[in-house]
Amino acid sequence: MIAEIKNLNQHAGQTVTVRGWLYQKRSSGKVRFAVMRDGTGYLQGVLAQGTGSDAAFSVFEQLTQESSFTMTGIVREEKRAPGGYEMTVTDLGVIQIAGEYPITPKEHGPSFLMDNRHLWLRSSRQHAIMRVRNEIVMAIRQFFYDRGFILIDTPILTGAIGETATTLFETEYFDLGKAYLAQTGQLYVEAAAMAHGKVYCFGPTFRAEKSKTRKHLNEFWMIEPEVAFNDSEANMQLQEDLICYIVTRVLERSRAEFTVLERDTSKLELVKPPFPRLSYDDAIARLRRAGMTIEWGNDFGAPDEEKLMEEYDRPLFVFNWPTECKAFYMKRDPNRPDTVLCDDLLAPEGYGELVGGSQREDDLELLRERIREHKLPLESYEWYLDLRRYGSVPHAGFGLGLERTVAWICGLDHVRETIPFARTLGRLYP
RNA sequence: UGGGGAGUGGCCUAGUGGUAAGGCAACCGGCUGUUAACCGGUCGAUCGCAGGUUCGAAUCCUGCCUCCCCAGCCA
Repeated sequence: MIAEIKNLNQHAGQTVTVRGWLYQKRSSGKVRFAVMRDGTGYLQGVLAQGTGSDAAFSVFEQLTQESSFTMTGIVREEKRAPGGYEMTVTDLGVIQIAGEYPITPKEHGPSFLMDNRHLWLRSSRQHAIMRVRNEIVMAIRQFFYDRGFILIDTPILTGAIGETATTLFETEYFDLGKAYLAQTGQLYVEAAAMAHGKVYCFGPTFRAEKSKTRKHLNEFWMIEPEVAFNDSEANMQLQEDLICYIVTRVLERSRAEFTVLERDTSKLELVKPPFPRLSYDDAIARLRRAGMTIEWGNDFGAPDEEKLMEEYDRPLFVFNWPTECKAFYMKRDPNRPDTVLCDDLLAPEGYGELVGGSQREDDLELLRERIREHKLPLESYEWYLDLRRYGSVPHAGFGLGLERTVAWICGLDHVRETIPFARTLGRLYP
């Protein structure tokens, strides 16, 4: 019978076959140990004189690190084994003998590991990160599904649209001139919200910025909900609910991975509602009192962000930012026209901005004015303006960066490990 | 793009003017309970590239390349 390692507790005392890759082998005189990984777990097979066939001994000698093989034997409970079970091996079968494997159990530098990313994914730590990422993605989809949101897939190839024109990847699009890889699905999801009420998109986004920091990728995945009739207040509530749902769910389901990652989960246990909220005005006052030199009207620098978060052990909302440093589609606060109804959600432990959200400008004339102020081509936005011509309603939404969320939850020091194949400045391989 | 740091066998590190050292991996041998096993042995480097200083350069100087960290941009 074929079995997966994670299910071996159901096969104690039985003879089964597992299939996988050689993680490590050792021998002590006549007793041989082969540790297999099959993607679901690790299993040590014990090969001893009298229990294993001669053929099995000969296969054992051939096996190299990461060789693929099958292992047949009796599953045995074993207190000394990390997974609680061990196998008394009767037979081994070669699938392929691996050449000398570049990644050894010792330390390696980041560029070597990224060059070997296709193999690095097999390492226990990377394996754990991808499992947490999967769990986070599933939590997000479940959260929105349960709340009646409709998934809307927005285009990746777009015309001249988005926030600014300088950060887009370009390509030729038949006879229609330039196309750009989407840096957000937001404008499209606004259209869909007028059809379905509550929608979200979840896809890759592309930014051609030459940023080289632990928080930036040139290709990353973003979750962008958009809700008709929501104001900025309801928008923040939705963000808080989503983050709490994700954290609760990974704490329930990713314990084993957090152990591998040595993540201090007590930090995550603190992530409970309500999240603290600070207006931009108050945040500036607080930063200046703390000795920072920031002026009203400026965006926060990384040091400002860190300073501000020193006092918080859970995510912090900073809301209602100056109009001048935010995007054209954000709605102005009627009581404070120099600010817009928006928020940034900052993660604790120095992970920076997880979410950027806002209530959208729903007035046709004001929106048109702002497009002009930002020197954007009006004709490209006609369809977007139509949303304000035909039954415009207040609405709000936000963008959650998946990789930053994974980095924070896993406690990683760089987002490049949160995505299977990171696209960063100077990295297109593998 | 700016500031800082680093390039030494397949990998990780030591060596800062006198002719390259250790660990891991690989290979050979030993051990009937190993688990980053251990013990003995073997293999393997024109020290990022190009020039210069010097009797002599991995080491000092100049230029270039690459990578890492920090900043800006943002999610």
